[in-house]
This record gives sequence, structure tokens and C-alpha cells, in this order.
Amino acid sequence: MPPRAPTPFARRVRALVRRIPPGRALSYGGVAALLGHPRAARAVGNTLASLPDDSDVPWWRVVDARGRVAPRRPDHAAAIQRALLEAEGVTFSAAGTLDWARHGWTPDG
DNA sequence: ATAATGACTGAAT
DNA sequence: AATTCAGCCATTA
Repeated sequence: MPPRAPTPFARRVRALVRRIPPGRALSYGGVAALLGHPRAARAVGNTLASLPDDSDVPWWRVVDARGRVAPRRPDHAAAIQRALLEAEGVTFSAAGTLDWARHGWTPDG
């Protein structure tokens, strides 16, 4: 049995996240809004959580509304996400939040 | 069809 | 500033 085919919503999420360039980031709500589902932030998170390990989608460029890496269990995973972002030049404040003005992304630029 | 599940969010404590 | 609450939503059991 092949893995379950991605739902239409999931496909749209992946397509958009794939467009986020290195060193930039978007919030879950931001992704949802750009897709025309301003309230589906939570669903976006679920979608990224279901990505296969070999996916080419840069899921680590999606953080929460405050610019913080979303906490999760095991919390080790969050540390990895932050490391991936830092490797792209993203800087975090002492509070653990990235600067939207500096690293935020919009389809335009 | 119904209920349960989160990598969310903004408001309220 | 740190937590809790309640609303929201696509997906899955």
C-alpha cells in the first residue's frame, strides 16, 4: 500500500512553503492566510507534521505567530528546526523569537 | 456522520 | 511575563 495521497489542502500548503527562500520564514497563520483560509493555522501545522521525512518541503521555515519555533514533543525536534534556521542566517532574540521585519517573507518580497 | 487530534492564535487570567 | 481558555480547521479514526 502506497502512503495516503496528500489532500488538496495539504498540496497547497506544501506548494506555498516550498516557495519560502532560505533565511526567510512564515507563520502558520501566514501560510493559511495566503491560501485563503485565514483561520486554518492549526490545520497548516498538522499538515507539516505529516510530511514524510524525505520531503523536499522546507517545513522548518514555518514558525508560530510570535516568530518562535513551535514547541512540540519531543522538544528535541524544535531544537533541530531552530538549528536549521540559524544555519540559513536566521537570528533569534534572547526570548527565542525571530525578527519578522528581517526574516519575514511574502510572495512579493 | 461523529468524535478526537494537533508543529495555531488571540484574548483573558 | 507566564499560563490558561476557548475558538478554529483540515484530517483521521
